[in-house]
Amino acid sequence: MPTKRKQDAPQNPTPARSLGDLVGYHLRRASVFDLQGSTAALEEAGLRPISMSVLCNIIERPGISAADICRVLGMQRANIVSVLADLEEKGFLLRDTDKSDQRIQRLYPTDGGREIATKCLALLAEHEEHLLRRLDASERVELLRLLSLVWQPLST
Amino acid sequence: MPTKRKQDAPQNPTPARSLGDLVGYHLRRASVFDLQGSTAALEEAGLRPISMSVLCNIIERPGISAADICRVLGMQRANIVSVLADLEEKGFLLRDTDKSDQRIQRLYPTDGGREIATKCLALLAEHEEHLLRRLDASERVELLRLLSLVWQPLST
DNA sequence: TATTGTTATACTCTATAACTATA
DNA sequence: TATAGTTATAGAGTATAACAATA
Repeated sequence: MPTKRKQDAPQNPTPARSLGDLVGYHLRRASVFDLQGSTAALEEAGLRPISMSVLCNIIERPGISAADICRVLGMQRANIVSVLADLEEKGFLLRDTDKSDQRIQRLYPTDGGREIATKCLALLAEHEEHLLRRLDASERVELLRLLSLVWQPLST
Repeated sequence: MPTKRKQDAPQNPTPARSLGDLVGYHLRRASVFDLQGSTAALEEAGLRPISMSVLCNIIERPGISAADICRVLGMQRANIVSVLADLEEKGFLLRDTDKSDQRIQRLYPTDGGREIATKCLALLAEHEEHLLRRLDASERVELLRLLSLVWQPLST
């Protein structure tokens, strides 16, 4: 017995007739638009979007390892090194080698790190207000829900 | 009299409490997920997502110039050169210098170009079926609508 | 003076391979 | 052997500046 989809999504997907019919096209355009605005918004705080994401992870889960952040954010271990070095140099995080497994550096936010993160979230909220300017409150919630359904590997 | 939004979007945007509250975060994750799948899907046809987008523009508006494609897709004129060279080398497009303005090369699809584009749209439809596997038909339509509202500069 | 197509160049983001130290 | 952090490096994608030809 074949698994049933939520509603009958076409078994044989209907080929799009043009670029604009593809969700992926609009996804990319919207994401680029967002990234430009996010980058500009965070410039005032001296952070890049990726640094901000990494810092948020450290604040939300103090003691998290670099490898775990990479798994959460879907990035390569090699590419987080310079991000962490930058955040450390700016005094936004501390490293503490795990006592029982010396391969692992546990990462903790400093007070300054928490402050800058709060400021960045406010800057990003301002940017998102612009990003979502044509969507009402319920549409914003719905967009977030649909997007998370697209990429999140949760629930099977 | 201040312009009114669709519904009262907060005048003072509420800062998100974490990364996951930001639409931009989910936008980026979903877009990366899509791009990986699109790239893999098009690999079979020997095209990259950007080449496919450019070719679609030529098919949808035969005679379009490179500069116009760049304006439509939001890319730099410098960066379309190698894409067009590749498409031309593969026999998917023809260039014809405009008679009344010799700066402009009008671009036309070949039959082979139209064939490969049709094949690519089918491959992408298959990929999108996976991308949107957790969304029903009406949710897919709604996602596309909301995304286009985010990035499209249309209608003021 | 402005635009088209083009070259050269640099910078960011991402991906892979290999190393070391630990386990 | 497997994992964590790291280095080096290569590949995309994207950005700017400058040029010749044309308008």
